[in-house]
Amino acid sequence: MNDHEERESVRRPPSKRIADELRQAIESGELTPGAKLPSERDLAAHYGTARNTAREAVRILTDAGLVIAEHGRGAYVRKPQALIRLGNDRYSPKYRDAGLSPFLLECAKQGKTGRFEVLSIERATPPTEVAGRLDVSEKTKSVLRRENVFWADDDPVQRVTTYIPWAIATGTGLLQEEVPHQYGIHGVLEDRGHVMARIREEINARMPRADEARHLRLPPGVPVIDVLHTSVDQKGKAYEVTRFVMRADMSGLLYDVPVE
Amino acid sequence: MNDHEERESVRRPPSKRIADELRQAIESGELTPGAKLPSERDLAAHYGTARNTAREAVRILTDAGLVIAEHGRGAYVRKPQALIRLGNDRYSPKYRDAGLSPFLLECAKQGKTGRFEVLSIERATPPTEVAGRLDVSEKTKSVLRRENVFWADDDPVQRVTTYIPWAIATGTGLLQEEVPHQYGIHGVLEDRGHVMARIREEINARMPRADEARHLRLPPGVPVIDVLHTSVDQKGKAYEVTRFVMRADMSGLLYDVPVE
DNA sequence: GAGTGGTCTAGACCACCTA
DNA sequence: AGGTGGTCTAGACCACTCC
Repeated sequence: MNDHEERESVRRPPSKRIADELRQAIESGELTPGAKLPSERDLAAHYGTARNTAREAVRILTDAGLVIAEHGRGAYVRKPQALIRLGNDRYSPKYRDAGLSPFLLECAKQGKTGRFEVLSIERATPPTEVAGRLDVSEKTKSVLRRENVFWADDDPVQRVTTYIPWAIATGTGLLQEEVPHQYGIHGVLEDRGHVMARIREEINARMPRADEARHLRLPPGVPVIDVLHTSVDQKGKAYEVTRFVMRADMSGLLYDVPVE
Repeated sequence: MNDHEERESVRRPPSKRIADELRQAIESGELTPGAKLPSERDLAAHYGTARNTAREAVRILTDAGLVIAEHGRGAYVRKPQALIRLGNDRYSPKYRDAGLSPFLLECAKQGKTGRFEVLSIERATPPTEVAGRLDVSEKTKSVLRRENVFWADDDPVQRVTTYIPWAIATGTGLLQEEVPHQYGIHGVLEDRGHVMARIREEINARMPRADEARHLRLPPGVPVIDVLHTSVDQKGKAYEVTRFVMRADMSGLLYDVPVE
C-alpha cells in the first residue's frame, strides 16, 4: 500500500465517508429504491459536520446516478428503470406487417405509451461525420433532415435525427410530416430502389451536452448513448444516416447477429 | 415562456453563468483542447464572487466531461480521445490467421501499445444475469470465470469478465493463465464442439460504480459502456458469456451487420 | 409555516505540483 | 515558496413542496 492509499484509508474526508456509508446503505438494501435519504441538515447534525459537507456527500451519489435530488422534497434512491432496448432487428421486414414499430412495442411491453414527435423537417447541410458516411458525390452537399423525439409516457427518451441525400429524398413526399408510405421512411426509400441490405452502427456513450440534457430532461448522473446509424443498400451504397441520442438510464441496445 | 424560464434567463446563478461562459469559450475554440482554464481564484476575482462559486462553475464542466482538474496543476480542457472501437467482427474467423487480436489492432492503429492482464481465473457461481443467459441446465450452477483488463499504453480501458459453464470448461486447460490453443479461448471451445454461430450483445451505458472508477482510473464525467456478450453455437446453445465494462471516452462499438 | 434542496459568502487549512 | 485544486466551516438567503 502506498502513501496515498494509506492516507485515504485513515484520513478519508468526511464528505466521502458519509457518501460511502450512504452508498453502503443503498447497496445493502437498507435504503431501497425510492427511499428518502436523511435531509442534508440531518446528515450534518448526525455526522457533526457543516451542512455543505453533508451536501457534498449526497452530491457524490447524485453524480454517480444513484440518487436523485428533488428541490423542496428531498433526495431519493433512484429506481432502476426498465430499459427500452432497440435491437438490430428493428429494421427487419418481419416488423412490417405487425404494424407496430419496435420502439412502440418496447414501450407497450412495459405498460408505457410511446409516441413520436416531429421537431423539424428541413433541407440542410449535414454535419461532417454524416457527410463522410453518406455517399454524397454531388458538389452541393445537401440533405433532407428530419428530427424526431421519441417519448415513453411523459419522458423524452430518444432524440433521433435522420439525414437523406437530397437527390434521393426530393420529390418523395418526405418533406411532409406524414410519410406517404405504409412502411414509413424506409418504404419510400425502397420504392426509390434502396433496399436495406446492411446496417452499420457506431456506438458511443458520453455525458450529455447542455442542450441534450435540457431536451431529454436528464437528471445529473445520467449519460447518453450516441448511435450513428448508416443504412447500406444492396449495391453497397450508403443512402441514409440517422443519429440516435438516447438517455442511458431508460434505453439500451441489442444486437443478435451472425458471425461472418 | 413560463415563470421558471423567465427567471432562469434573467437571474441565472453566478456559478452557472461562469460555467456557461467557460463552456462557450471551449465550444468556440477560444479555449482549445489541452488549454488551461483560469484558476479558481482568478475566476472568482474576475467575476467578483467567492472562490467556491467559481469552483462550482468549473465543477459543472468537469462533471460534463469537458474539463479535467489536476490537483496542484490546474484545470484543463479535455482532449478528445481516439476511440478504440470493438466491432462485431472481432469474433470473425478472418482475424484468426492475422495473429493480432482486434483490440491490439485498434491500439496499434493509434500508435498505442495494447496488452492484456489476467486478474483472476476461478471456479465460481455466476451472477444471475449471466446464469440466466447461459444454458446451464445442471443443478450446480458453476462456471469458470476469467477476469482480464485490457490496457492501451498506461490506461486501463476495459474490464472483461468471461463466464463458461464448468461442464464445458473442465479439463480444457482454461484454468491456466496461458490458454492452450493458438486461437485462444474460442479455439478451445470450438474443439469442444461449440462453433460460434451467432453473438448476442446487450448494451448499456451508465456512470461507473465506485470500484469500476478505481480500477479503470476514471476521471469524473466519464461514463462506462457495459456490454453483456453471449456466444451461441450452431445448435442455438449459449455456451459463453462475457461482460465488457469499457471507459466510454476511450472506447466505442461498431456493428456492421446484415438486415435479416 | 415548516422543511427541503439550491446557491452563495468569506474565510481557513491541507495536498500536490512546479520551480 | 508560491500557486493550484480539494475540503471544510458556519453561517445566510432563496426556491420549492407539502400541509
